[in-house]
Amino acid sequence: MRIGALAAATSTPVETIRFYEREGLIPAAQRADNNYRQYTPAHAERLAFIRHCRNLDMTLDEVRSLLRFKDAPAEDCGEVNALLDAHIGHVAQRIAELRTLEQHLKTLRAQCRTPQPSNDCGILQGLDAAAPGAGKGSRQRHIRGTH
Amino acid sequence: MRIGALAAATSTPVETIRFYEREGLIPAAQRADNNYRQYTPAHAERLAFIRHCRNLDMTLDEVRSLLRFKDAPAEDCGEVNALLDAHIGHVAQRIAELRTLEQHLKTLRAQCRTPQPSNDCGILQGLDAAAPGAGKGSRQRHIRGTH
DNA sequence: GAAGACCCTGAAGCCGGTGTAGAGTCAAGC
DNA sequence: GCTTGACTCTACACCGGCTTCAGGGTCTTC
Repeated sequence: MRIGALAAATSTPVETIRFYEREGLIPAAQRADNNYRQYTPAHAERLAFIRHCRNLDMTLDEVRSLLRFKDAPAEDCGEVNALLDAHIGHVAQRIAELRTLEQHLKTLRAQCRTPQPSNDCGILQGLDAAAPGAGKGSRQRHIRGTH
Repeated sequence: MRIGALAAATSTPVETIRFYEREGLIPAAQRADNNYRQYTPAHAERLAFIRHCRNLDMTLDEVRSLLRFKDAPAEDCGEVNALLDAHIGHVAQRIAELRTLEQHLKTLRAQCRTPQPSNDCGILQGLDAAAPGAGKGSRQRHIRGTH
């Protein structure tokens, strides 16, 4: 199976497949005489696994860890459980942060009911003053994804 | 006031201030004889405004829009209200996505109660199969921040 | 044999910064 | 006057996780 077929089978852009190969997440495919990559069902399975992990918002490093356990079927999976617990924790924390953020935004929004000259806009004035309680959490970088 | 003092006054890394200047978010500072940037309280105010926006997880493009209204005090602020409403919508949507994600992760986590050989681990098996209902939403890119 | 779909490599671009290298400048202590 | 250390300058590479682009080669179909 060629790269386009694998892409269609796993709903993954072709470029992303090549990217995963470069990153070592999937083994380099064998090449046909014309230098086209040739994939097996094993590749499709592995790629599907990776995509499922990504759908669950895991980082590629987390995926790499899980793949190591898939590749060592005899090893104890305690670390897998721990990784998932940690990931669930990240997601929960991010939800909490976003809820706080939502509250701040709604408070700010209430400062301006109807359109008026910008100079008098309560929202712009509110942004001049410090946001109430914002930055309380010990985050160093700005909130982004779950990581 | 020099860049270090401005950085301390606004809890902003020095490199970030220079980055904002390159990006046109703050006007280029005047230079002293030694080529050091010289800032005024007006700069500090503007930078504080930007930082408050970033604390509320706005993109730099959103901040740029808001700054345009600050710079045109006579203009009607209706767009400011709309921008904030849209942003609140993004945040709410992201929260909803993350809650769904959290449920999927917890379901997956329940597949493996106690450590065992990886081969039998219900989590790794669950990741082989399609995640239940994941990818339902019409997101093209992977979930990241609120944008 | 020509058109269009597919494949290849390598490099740059996206966001919002962060970090580094290598150099200049300044204030304080000896 | 000289050294030390803190501060500043520019220009550039790097982060994740792709995405896009340029400039080709190959395959299938008419």
